[in-house]
Amino acid sequence: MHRSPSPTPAERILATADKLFYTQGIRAVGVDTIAAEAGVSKRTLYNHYPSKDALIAAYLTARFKHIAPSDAPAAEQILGVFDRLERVFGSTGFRGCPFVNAVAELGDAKHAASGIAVQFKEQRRLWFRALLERLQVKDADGLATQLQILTDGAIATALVRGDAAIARAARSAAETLLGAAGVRMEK
Amino acid sequence: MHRSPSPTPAERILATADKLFYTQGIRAVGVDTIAAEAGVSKRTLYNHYPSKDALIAAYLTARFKHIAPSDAPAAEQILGVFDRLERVFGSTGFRGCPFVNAVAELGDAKHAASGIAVQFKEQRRLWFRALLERLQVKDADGLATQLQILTDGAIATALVRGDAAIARAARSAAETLLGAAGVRMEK
DNA sequence: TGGTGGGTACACAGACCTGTGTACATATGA
DNA sequence: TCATATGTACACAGGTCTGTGTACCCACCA
Repeated sequence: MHRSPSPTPAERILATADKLFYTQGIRAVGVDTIAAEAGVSKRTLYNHYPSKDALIAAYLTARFKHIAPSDAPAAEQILGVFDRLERVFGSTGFRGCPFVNAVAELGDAKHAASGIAVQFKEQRRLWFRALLERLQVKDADGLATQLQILTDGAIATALVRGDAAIARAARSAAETLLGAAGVRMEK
Repeated sequence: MHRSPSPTPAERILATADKLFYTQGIRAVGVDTIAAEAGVSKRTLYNHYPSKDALIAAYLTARFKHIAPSDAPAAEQILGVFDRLERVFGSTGFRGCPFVNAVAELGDAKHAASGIAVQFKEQRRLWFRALLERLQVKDADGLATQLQILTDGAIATALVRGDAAIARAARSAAETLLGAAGVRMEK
């Protein structure tokens, strides 16, 4: 079973890295800070993660959550993304998309972070596409890309403006795109 | 008159900071590097910009270009944004939106960069809105926000995927939104 | 001729960075 | 009982960071 009461050192390190990397930026946080905050010696940190880059990669990989399949109506699932986004935007500590931020901050295209970010975005796009195919829209692939653009745009805009209502505007745009593609929404 | 052949030290510093901050990230570039690359002593840099934060603010302010008004048809101007984006995405050295990147990287909401970024995004949104009002769409304000979301989403997605064609998908989504708002595009 | 403003060169303080080396403690299992 | 694994504590190397202090240089102008 999972032992939630006493996380292992590796788990505490990763959880702390996640919190600090995400809220303060990857370059802004040193490994000393992570080790101290995780209640772990720096030596232990380096025993689990051989370099800061490896820890960064682990941080992004751990954020790479797989999406639980659902039996809810496809259109509802798609629009539900934006409702969830609105809650995330309103929560304290929202700092944009960790993958986009990592790519922007690290710059280097051959850093492992870039590959992980691409995979993550593609996974979301394919999730959209599968639902759209179930709805039998004509250009499921293209529309999936457009929905993906809407979500990333909402995230970036909400980050800069600090306004959770952006998610509703994005949701409304998604409804328009779905409607134009022939999807009928049950009210 | 403008003297383009011999830029002043302040201009060279700003141009170098722009290049390095944008392509490598703000935190990734030190003032020593900027001074050296600009062919200027560090003392001179600090005489013109009292701190790195001031130089960051100047960098973003200089990126804050005002949009030249145009007499072209409004719908054409709006969609033209995405055509220009496609060229930008394809150009070497494209690294996303400098304002979004700065906010993501700096984290601190009370940094001057945050305010500048908000102003910039709002300026673009108002530019969209003015054109939409000229087209007499019903909810110009809401649609302007949606177009803004589309552009930022295209930028973020193009950054991660490195694919300039994203701009076409965003343009197509913009066309759908405009069409649904009653705007007729001349073909 | 002499002063002044703007530039250079260069050392330096003090902090922080990643990553390693070393010695010691503790628990677990053979 | 003893070996091994895993952790801690702590110093340290070597580099980079922002920002300052100091001395000099030189063009321009009164």
